[in-house]
Amino acid sequence: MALVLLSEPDGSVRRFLTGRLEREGFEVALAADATSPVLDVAARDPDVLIVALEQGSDLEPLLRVRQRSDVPTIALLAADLDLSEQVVLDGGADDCLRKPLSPGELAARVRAVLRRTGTRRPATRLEFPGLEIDMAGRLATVDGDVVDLPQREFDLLVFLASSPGQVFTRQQVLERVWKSSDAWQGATTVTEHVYRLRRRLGPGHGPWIQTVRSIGYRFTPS
Amino acid sequence: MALVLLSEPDGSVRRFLTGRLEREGFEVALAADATSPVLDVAARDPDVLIVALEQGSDLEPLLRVRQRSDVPTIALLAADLDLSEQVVLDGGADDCLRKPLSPGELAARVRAVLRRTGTRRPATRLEFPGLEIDMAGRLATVDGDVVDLPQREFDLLVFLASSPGQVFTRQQVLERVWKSSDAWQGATTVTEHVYRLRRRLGPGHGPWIQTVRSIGYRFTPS
DNA sequence: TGCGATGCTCAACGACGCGTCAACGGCGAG
DNA sequence: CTCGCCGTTGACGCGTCGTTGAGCATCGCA
Repeated sequence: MALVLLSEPDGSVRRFLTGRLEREGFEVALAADATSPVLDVAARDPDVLIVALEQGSDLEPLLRVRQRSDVPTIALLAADLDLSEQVVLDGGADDCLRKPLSPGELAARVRAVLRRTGTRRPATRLEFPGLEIDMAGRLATVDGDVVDLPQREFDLLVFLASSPGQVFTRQQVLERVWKSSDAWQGATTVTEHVYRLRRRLGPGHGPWIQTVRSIGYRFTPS
Repeated sequence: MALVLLSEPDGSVRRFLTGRLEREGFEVALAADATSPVLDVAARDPDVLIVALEQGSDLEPLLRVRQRSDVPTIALLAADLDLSEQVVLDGGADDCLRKPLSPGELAARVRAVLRRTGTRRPATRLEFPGLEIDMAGRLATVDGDVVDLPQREFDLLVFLASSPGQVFTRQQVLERVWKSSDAWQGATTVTEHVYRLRRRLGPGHGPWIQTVRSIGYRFTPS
């Protein structure tokens, strides 16, 4: 179940929201320091952060969290807070509610945020005309035929196919697929793997992986 | 530039929102049938859908959209709509606002949703009537036909198209595209590349690159 | 109208990058 | 223990791109 980190200084509101969220099936953790939840985010790694913005506070806690992680964040705006919803949202919040709160709506907004970020994280399947990639099963199917790829080639395909149309240099590929920050690996390694990957995918309906000369490679759906 | 599909039956509200959203930098498309935007979603493939729920309507349009695509959706709730925010959100909406609307907040919520879902459309994109330049994909499309350009020609095009109407001398082009501080390169090299670039772009709707005699070159949108 | 300068077009050459093949080492399976 | 697959690297050939120079067309000016 999803973990919600709640940063709310007012004790009664905190208990009120905690009870409701737990009854809706969330696991709730409380931020130790309500004014600066950034440390708690790092420590507990929640799925969503709810942070209350009090009268007089600024966007600083929000910005701090945004800088150091990309935990989806819902802001609770005090009734007399002089920041507008627009400002808070543009400050990095994924959603915000003005107090007084409807706890049911808050829970629904948590679910809505989780639906987006949660279904994105296990982007477990990529589909293109003539090519499907099952990241959970680590296998690809070309025109219905299953081809199982070695790890490196599969990772390479997933990386390229995750951003269709994007051109990546060999260095970028090395950093993100090989995870070798300093290119101890030769860049020609990438060339070779692309070669093998292309051969294994076969000359099916399109050279999905195109080379951009003196730059790198690009995946295109068709 | 993100594409927003707006489904709002009331004409005045529609104009009001369209104007504001366009002023905020969004491209706005209007749903042909305000009660059932599902067909428009399939046809136009927007980055975000804004759908108005009127008094008496149910969640049906929302559910239909959710079933057939995963376009992020923001619902606008009529003031007298008897559905709660909670119900609408749990019905699949990513966000919702109760009328009367704050157009600035709506725009901010669109940005917030796009921030989460829309890493797919790179901002590195130049668009002109009949000519689009995808800097991330390193390819240009002329009247819908993709032309992939060699390294130098693409860089040259991007450089010129980044400052439409500006005239650049060949020296300036050499310094900024070729990165050769002291022009070891001959200036005629630029001439040649402009020639090839023009030829590759074809005689499409306009000589985008014009020569300014005894000065240099200039890019104009049309 | 003629002359000079500037830019366009074409051809050719050199260099670089990529595809391809081959070989080697490591690791796990049989 | 041995065999085979996978990951990695080096070498080589070919295609493409970048660059330059020369000839021709065009423009501006007298």
